[in-house]
Amino acid sequence: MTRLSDVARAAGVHPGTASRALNPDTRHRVSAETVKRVLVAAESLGYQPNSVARALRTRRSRMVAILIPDLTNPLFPPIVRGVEEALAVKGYSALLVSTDNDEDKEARLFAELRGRQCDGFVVATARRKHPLLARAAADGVPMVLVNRVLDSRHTPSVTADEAAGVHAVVRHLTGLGHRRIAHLAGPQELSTGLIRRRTFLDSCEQAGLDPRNTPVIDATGFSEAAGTAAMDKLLATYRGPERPTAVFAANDLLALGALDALAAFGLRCPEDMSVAGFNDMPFLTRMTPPLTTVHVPQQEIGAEAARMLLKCIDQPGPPRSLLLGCALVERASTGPVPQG
Amino acid sequence: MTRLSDVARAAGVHPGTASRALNPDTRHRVSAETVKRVLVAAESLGYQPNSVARALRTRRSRMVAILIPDLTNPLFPPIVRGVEEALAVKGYSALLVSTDNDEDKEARLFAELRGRQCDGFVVATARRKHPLLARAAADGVPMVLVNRVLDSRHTPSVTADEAAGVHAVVRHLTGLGHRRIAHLAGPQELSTGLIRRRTFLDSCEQAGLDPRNTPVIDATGFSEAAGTAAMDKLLATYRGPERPTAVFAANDLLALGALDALAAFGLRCPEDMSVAGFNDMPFLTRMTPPLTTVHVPQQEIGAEAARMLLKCIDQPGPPRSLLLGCALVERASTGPVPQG
DNA sequence: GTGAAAGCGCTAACAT
DNA sequence: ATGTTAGCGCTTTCAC
Repeated sequence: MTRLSDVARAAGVHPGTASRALNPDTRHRVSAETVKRVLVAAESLGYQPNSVARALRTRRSRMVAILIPDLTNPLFPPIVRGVEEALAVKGYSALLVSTDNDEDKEARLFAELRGRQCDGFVVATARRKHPLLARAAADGVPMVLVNRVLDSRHTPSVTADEAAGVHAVVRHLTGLGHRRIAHLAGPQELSTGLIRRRTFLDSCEQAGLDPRNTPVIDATGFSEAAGTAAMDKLLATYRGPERPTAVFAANDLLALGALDALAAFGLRCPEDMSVAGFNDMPFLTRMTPPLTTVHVPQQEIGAEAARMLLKCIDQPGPPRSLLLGCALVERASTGPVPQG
Repeated sequence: MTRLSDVARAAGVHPGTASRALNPDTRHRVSAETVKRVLVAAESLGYQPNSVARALRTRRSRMVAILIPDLTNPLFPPIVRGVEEALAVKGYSALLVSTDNDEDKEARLFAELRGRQCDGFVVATARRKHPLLARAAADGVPMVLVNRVLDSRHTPSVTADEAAGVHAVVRHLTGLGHRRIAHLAGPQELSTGLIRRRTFLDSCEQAGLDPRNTPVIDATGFSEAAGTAAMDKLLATYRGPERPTAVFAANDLLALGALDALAAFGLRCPEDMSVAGFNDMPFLTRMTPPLTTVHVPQQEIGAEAARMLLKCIDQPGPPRSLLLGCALVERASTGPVPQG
């Protein structure tokens, strides 16, 4: 690899001068003519600065780590894409890491990434209680949470306006005449699971529904299998006229799993029961039935998180939380209350 | 951050000794007792080696870059996941980059990543002619291609055994009685597009089909929109008894788009026309109709590519190509030839 | 088995 | 405006 000293020699200047000429921020300290000579030399030698040496010297790696639970969950690719794009604009690179929600793995990887001198972290793996993250945040590690937040709201975050989304779902369902609406709740150790559940109950109450008619079933995870199990339980518990006519699942995967349980039970969606999800994961329009859900601008969340993080890195300030709007997407899995 | 010299001081040894004690490969050159003292000191100080300094000194960053066209294409997340996991096992980290098939962007990012001293590249963006990659490979940059390969087969690669997959599809369709089978071909500048097309034609010929009855329509990309357009063209071109009774789309996205065109044309799948895809992207079972396709072990491809790359980095050798088996997945989008 | 010292390639403070 | 110098934190060759 050609080094800075090679460029300097070719341009007939000292390496220090070449460095200044190459760096746009210090270029003004070098005569226009020298700058040109250095630039030409660098170009003709195909000089590519060694980021490792630069990082060692400046203590800035211009790398940001992205922590996600699992890239094969369709929720995350758009976020990563958004982060990566926003980073690239500023000359930063993205180190991607999947943690599988495994605490040990997460701790190991986090330490490793700190050792790699990552300038900051975009974190999609937060649990409400998260000693590792809380500690790192307290230590001043630049960090922005996406989607999920900590109970102690002292860490910058970018999330969807989930409350608004849940409200919209409940309004939609009550508008269709539903008075018995169940919620398949996500893991309560995640802020998303908690907020959606709480907002669901609040919204139902505001809509004048009897709390006894808005049961909540806890799913064991944000997965299709958990959705099926939760719906099975719902159908086993509430029979006959007690059976809810609509279900709000805490996310799309739960909703898809719930649809399976419904079908296995011999019930049709939406004729016998309406089902709504959350997130608007890809390809939902192609499913049977196309799922009513809340669109969350995942890519934008990722991009905003990256921008916020770079700002934190450059000039630490008080933590900010950004809430991005989300919108109900009405499809065919929700419909009017069954008659009779 | 605590440095090696801190650990050395705490253990009462010279930094050089601490370094040897910490490194498993050189540990045997240090007395067992000293090793223990250093390890204890490192542990109690929470020492995390500075990978940047190490990389500068050893000229090994232990980072690998992954180049993909677009993470939001459901094909790629499993690959990335596989790569990342296999890398993590060996203490390597993954830098992820999306190129959007934009040559300039790709060249810029590639140069940037080389500047970051990435030890190697897993490349999912190869076109058949690819000066940038050919050049880099010739320069000895460690690199493994996934899914797509170069025309000059001099670069290591891990791909699905596409020919076998295409054969299986054609056999499946002819077994169902189809004698008029069309192919919606992918971009011919990609090896996948070319191989699938060629193998399709070969297989049909081997099956004794009249070449006039196995038309090929070129799609402009591997996308749903391109699939719709290609199917529109097919339906406009071959009418009445000339209309194929089955279509093999070069990938699942094309097939999904084709289904839309079919529906818009008032034709049912599979009653009026069978449709098969390729790749077995996620959630295909939930679509209407569930798509018959060829399963490609994307995550395994990623993992094998990463392992192959690490081997190349450690001990360069002649390029190897690994072909992973893929399997037909029969679902409901293919059926017997319509009667009459 | 351990210490000393050099140097990876770069930037930034200081000197001219 | 440019040259000089030191040093980021580590590994590794060379002494002892």
